[in-house]
Amino acid sequence: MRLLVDRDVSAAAPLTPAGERILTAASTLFYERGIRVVGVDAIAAAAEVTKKTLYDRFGSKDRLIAAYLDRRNRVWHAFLDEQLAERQPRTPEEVILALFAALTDWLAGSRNGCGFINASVELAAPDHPAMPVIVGQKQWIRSEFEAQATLAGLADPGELADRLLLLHEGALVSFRVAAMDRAPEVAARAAADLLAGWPRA
Amino acid sequence: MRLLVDRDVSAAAPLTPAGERILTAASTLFYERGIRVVGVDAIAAAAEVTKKTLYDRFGSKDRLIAAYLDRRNRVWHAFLDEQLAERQPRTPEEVILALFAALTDWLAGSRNGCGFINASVELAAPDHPAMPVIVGQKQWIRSEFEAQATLAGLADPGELADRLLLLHEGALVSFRVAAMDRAPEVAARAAADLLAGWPRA
DNA sequence: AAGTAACCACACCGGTCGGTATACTGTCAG
DNA sequence: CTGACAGTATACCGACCGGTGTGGTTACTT
Repeated sequence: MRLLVDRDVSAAAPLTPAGERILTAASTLFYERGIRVVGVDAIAAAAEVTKKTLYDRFGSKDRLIAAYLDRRNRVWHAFLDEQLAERQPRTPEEVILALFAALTDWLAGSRNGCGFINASVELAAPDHPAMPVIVGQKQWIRSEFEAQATLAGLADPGELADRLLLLHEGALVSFRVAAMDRAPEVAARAAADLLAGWPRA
Repeated sequence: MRLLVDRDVSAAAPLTPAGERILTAASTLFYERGIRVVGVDAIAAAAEVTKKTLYDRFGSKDRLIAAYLDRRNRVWHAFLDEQLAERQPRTPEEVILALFAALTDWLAGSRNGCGFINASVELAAPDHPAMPVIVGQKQWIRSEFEAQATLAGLADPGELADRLLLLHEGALVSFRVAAMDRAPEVAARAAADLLAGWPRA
């Protein structure tokens, strides 16, 4: 069993060595400390690069933010592929549960929750160039839930996908905001019970 | 039936007229546009007040932020009291469902989701003076869920409260980040099914 | 009458923000 | 040989940030 919904497979634009260092430094700083509090000077310094180079490569801070989220999205998808390969789910239901199980590992070692949710709050403006990446990430996992539910022959896959999304996002945000360390595990148990009790079409 | 868990009943410090205007303006601006993007000058201007007066009343922007969240918490509690009085729940289960029903009305007309979650992301620093208010708000509703579940004689009230919290927070964040307009209604349905299927102690 | 709290107007502070300009160096392909 | 490109270093820009200081005006209290 594998994931069903295509994600954007357009290859990430290749980066120059300095560009790579900038994006790596920006990714760490943005996620660890927040997008608005981290200035471009701090990023350039961390990447051992001139501000000029940063602007030559990325054009603006906003576009660097978009690149950060795009990369984070790719890394997350690669992480999911890896997790799926390890857990070898044999039914669509098991795929869904594997996605929840992956949450625990994904959040392990970080206290800052979901970089996309955080970015959505920090950027706020709906027309920000990074916003499509954020909404796209959330809608991808929802539609993956829905596709797996459909394949499994479960009733009302849309409603089920909505509820699974609530558990998924609730775990991410409770982990961070409510200091609920076990949120991913709770979500996994809740998802398992939800699937077990859900009617077939 | 009524709420069980005491919230902080210490009366809000009375404000001078100018202080009142400042806090009102700050509340709107902070929630609508974000905490970090709104400067003290903008708040003073909106309240038709001198920056000097703002600092005489609140001391610093951080303490004004804390006052904003404290007030928002009180307003939310008053809103819940109102909703409970209207819906007249007759069992602990109905109280829980009324809290979810209240979510829909609470979010109606705003696109920015939960002010506490947003603040937690924007402030980030765990030692910020406003952080206790944020975490307190989340833990209050969790313990209210748990208390009602206990009163209802349901098994493992802690686990149930955790799962209800995930749905609650998931609705708040999906409403905002994933542009899921119906998130509160979905959460209410999911909570109803969860309670209906939960074993008794 | 004196004091005090609550305001106003306004000017000012050092620091940081995102972003630009100028000028120079190394490397590599046509 | 000669561009073009990737990079360095440094200086600069206006705008805005949170926060302070000075001085003066009401209005209510003691």
